[in-house]
Amino acid sequence: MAPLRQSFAGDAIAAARRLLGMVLVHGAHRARIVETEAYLGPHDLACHAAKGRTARTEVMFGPPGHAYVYLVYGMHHLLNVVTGPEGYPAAVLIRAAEPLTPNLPALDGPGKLGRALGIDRRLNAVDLCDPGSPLHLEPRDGPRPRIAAGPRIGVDYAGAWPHKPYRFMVAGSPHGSRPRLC
DNA sequence: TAAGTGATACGC
DNA sequence: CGTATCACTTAC
Repeated sequence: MAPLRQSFAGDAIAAARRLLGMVLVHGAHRARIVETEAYLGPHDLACHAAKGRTARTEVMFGPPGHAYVYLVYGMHHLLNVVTGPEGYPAAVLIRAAEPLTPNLPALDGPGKLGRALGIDRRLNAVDLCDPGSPLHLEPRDGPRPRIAAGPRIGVDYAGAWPHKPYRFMVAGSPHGSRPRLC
């Protein structure tokens, strides 16, 4: 398996950490990922896959390294990277990124990132490991960033799960999302 | 602190 | 069918 896809073939926590520092490319837009959240699988009550295999969650059951894009609150498109072995539904939410191209506003929240980069559900299921995809990832070029962890955001409905430290950030980055709980 | 927005999942 | 809920953001 190609090295980039291999980064996502393990569990969502490992993938969430490896995604930090990678560059997200959509057309002319480029942004460096600085904050991610892991959604571990069917047993994770905060993970959409806990609801079972549905039309929406179908892509999470597919191969790793593909996009899972969905609409929340009727207006925000959120981008996730499918992780885990094929058939095991898990994903990593991209929460914030550092703008690398001119004319990009702050990408300090998953909804703002989706809107600024022009991401919507038409990109659901695209292969993020294929440089030919309109939306794809580039491997991290620099050194491995120092990583900070904290609780996930916006999933208080999921019992004890929200308190687990499955949210990962590039330590000290000024480009993270607003609820800065660390 | 609350509204906005529409897909989704689930109950009937 | 109806309707409750939502991995968020922005304006009061």
